[in-house]
Amino acid sequence: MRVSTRFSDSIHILAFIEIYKNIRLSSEVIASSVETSPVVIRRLMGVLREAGLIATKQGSAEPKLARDPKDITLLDIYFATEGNKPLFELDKKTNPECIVGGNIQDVLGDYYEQAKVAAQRKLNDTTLQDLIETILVKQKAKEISG
Amino acid sequence: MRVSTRFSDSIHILAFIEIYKNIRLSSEVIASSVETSPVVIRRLMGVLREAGLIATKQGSAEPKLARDPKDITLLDIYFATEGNKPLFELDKKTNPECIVGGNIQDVLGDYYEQAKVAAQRKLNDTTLQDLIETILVKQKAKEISG
DNA sequence: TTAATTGTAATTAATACAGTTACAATCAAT
DNA sequence: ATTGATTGTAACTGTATTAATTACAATTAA
Repeated sequence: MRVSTRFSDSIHILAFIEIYKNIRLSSEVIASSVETSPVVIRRLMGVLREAGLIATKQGSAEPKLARDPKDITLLDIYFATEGNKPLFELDKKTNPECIVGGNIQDVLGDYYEQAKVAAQRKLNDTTLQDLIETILVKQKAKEISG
Repeated sequence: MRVSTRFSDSIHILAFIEIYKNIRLSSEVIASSVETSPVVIRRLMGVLREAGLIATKQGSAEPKLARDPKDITLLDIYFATEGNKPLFELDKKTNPECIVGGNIQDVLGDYYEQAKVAAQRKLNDTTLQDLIETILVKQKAKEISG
């Protein structure tokens, strides 16, 4: 299928809301930075609101972060948008009568879980604040060299 | 889309070939353990052959591991079947005129890479031999309790 | 020589996703 | 209070990825 950019786009939205907190933040404005449609932005923001990451008000273009950016990690955003789904897919339909088919799902599931948690720990190491500061540094670097 | 089970099925195939190396290993037999069609098995085996993990001979139902199972890790199989693709997808189309849109791809790409490598290191910790031995232990445990 | 098998291409059906359209509910400014 | 802008949400569409299927030439082994 088409690959999901929900996670990346949601991070984008949250960083945008924080960096541009002093201007008017309609879904239209945010959409122009993400380069998608305002409906897609509103849909993602609904998910972020349900996850307790932002606060919005219907009819008013004033979304706000619901928590300090130091207290939001990339893992929080990942769970909000993708849930705790497997990172590597098991084949759930294998022959239970066979030694391999009857045991591989349990065994592989354990290994996959360990790899998933390792990745999630890394995501949990980075806060929205870290990301924003890094973006601002990269921008300054661009401005002096360009 | 439908989720890919190539990685899991390929691991299954390799474990099956090793455990049942003394019987006739047609794609039909392997398919009955994976519960899929022989064509799917042959297609996956073609990929594993190209990656240097198995040796096959056209017309002959005798696939063999090309390396010692101690020298094949889950990561080797992952790279063979999925390649070194991103584990988390960037949105590659963001507004370069915006501070966020113009920098987030680079910054997020770095964080994603770190998380991906963390997961890959875990996959690289497990060999096909480990997997096979764990499957055989689980099977024995089943047999004594059932 | 022949039956079985591999290797591979082409096609199909299912599924997940962003994007789009449409519109009711709500807000903010007057 | 009225009005124009905005959010929230549902329904639908187009696209891309995948396993499964069909078909068949090439190869093997008895």
